[in-house]
Amino acid sequence: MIPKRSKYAIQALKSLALIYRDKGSMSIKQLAEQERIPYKFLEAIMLQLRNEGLVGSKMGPKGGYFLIKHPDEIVLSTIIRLTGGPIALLPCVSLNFYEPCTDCQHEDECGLHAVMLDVREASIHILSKTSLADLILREKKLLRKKMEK
Amino acid sequence: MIPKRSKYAIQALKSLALIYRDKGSMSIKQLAEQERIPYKFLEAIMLQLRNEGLVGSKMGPKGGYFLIKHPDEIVLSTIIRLTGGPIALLPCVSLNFYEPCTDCQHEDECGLHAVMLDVREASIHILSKTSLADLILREKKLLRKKMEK
DNA sequence: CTTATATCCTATTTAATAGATAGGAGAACA
DNA sequence: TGTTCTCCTATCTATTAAATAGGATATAAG
Repeated sequence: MIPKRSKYAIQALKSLALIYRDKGSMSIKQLAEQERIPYKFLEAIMLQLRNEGLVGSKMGPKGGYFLIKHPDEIVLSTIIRLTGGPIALLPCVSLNFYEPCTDCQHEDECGLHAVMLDVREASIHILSKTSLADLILREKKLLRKKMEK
Repeated sequence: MIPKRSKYAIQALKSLALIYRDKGSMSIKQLAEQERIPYKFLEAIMLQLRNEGLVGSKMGPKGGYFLIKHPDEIVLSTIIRLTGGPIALLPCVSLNFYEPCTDCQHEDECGLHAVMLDVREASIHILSKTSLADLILREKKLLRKKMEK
């Protein structure tokens, strides 16, 4: 499971992506209310995303956060990684949270290791090809399908 | 990430699978030493796997645990599920640890939900087609490849 | 130039849970 | 009859996710 932190980050960034082409910005207050995210928690998350270079910010009234990169260029795997979410199912196959097993000696002889590598690759494949723009597009499609019924 | 509990379970069951055709059994002590798993922790795990019907046990001296089903029939997803390991990356797409999001109202309109469903399906696809027998076979292949070098 | 509205930043609290231990009861083999 | 094992319940501990607190700093607007 990825932490809520990662999920909140994705939600907030998706909101910013929606107003990207208008060069719009949103305050934490707006984002928090719209996405139902605890204000102070979101504040910490946005601050980090800013330090990581994903979003820009403007202080003072009428200030807020805005996307720096194009929504096409920000993929889910990046957001998850930056916000501390592990994608792999075991530490020994994690790119960002790697830890060797205390028990098994040779990773390259471990069948479980091999299988879990496959799982990680499959997951990352999906998450690194899905951008914020894709997410928005997908939601539009879902809504359209629902309306047809 | 799946808990160590799940990983330990897989390791122990793999050891039992290796002696399945000889109708062999192993004590917790043997298993714990061989796989470098804390004794008491493994004890709790094996007890659960027995209650779940994956392994059988015999008390007293010369007793121990043994596989009930054929190593072909026990797949990783089953072991992970029984030992409390979540496979999905979000609670709202988890089969066994499902929890609705507090924030988003309509799951069927959520793009992230849809993507995370894809990820889960990809992971489960691999984990539910990989049996203990596959794990062993894979290790043999890995070892063979390594020896060739 | 003052006020209101933002971000910025550090520190702390809380609650849950993974992981591991403890201790002894009950079964079976020699 | 003692030793070796499973069985079972209870508990401890350390880590960490999640959320909160409080104030410093910047800026737009009247």
